[in-house]
Amino acid sequence: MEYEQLKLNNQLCFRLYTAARLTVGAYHPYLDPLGITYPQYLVLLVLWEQDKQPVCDIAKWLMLDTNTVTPLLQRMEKSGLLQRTKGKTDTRQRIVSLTEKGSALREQAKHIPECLSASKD
Amino acid sequence: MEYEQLKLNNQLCFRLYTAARLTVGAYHPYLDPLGITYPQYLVLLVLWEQDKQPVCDIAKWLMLDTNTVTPLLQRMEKSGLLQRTKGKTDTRQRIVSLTEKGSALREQAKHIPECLSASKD
DNA sequence: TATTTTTGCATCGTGAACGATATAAACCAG
DNA sequence: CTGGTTTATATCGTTCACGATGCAAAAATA
Repeated sequence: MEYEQLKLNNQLCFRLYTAARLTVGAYHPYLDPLGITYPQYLVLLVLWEQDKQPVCDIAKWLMLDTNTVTPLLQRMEKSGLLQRTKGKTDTRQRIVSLTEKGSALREQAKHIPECLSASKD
Repeated sequence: MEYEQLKLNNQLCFRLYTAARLTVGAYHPYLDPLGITYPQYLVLLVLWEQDKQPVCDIAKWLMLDTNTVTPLLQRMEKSGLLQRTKGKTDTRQRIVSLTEKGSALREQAKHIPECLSASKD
């Protein structure tokens, strides 16, 4: 009884942590064919809504730090989804813009949300 | 309107993913002094409830696979929190048991849940 | 203008997650 | 008992998440 609050399933955080992992996992069947990971999908969501943003803005949307986002963008650049160009007004910034390939994925991704909300079990 | 469902904040999964990250992050001030990470804390929760379990049982509790749990346990063994001994009835199994150090942490961790539920902002 | 501070991005190291694969022990069907 | 299958664990490679640190450009302040 003294340690009741230390039981695993009494912990909201564990449930949250597990739910998030499993939910992200549920995207796999839809993201694998597109050749992207879930965090990469999130970056695309941001850029599809508004293209040509500096790294810090993308990080703000995703609530991540640049030390997570920078390597993520580098991998996406390597796989041809986006480009990172030096900012003109502020040369410290790197402006991230979608390539043709990155833009085109939007059409294929369009139905993913409803697929997931429809998936039972 | 056509792509409304692709907006970041319309996506439950993103909110879940972010909430989980931030919530895990909220444990840092309490786990850092104990020298453990959040997943390691989860392993301890399991072992504090029931000591001496095979790897697969711990994995089941945490809803993780052994390829995640094994390295986690190896790191915890290296830092002296637990031991992994060969199973006697089934020699494939590795029975995980707490060390003195691992058991002792329970007392220090006892107040973490209420600390977190009390933390504002 | 010169100096300090802040900001934007990058790099490094560590610890997770997880798919794929490997290996040995246990189990099971013939 | 034998051969095929399942089970328990481990290893490897890749991608994240994130603390710490570095650096150069911009902004603020003296």
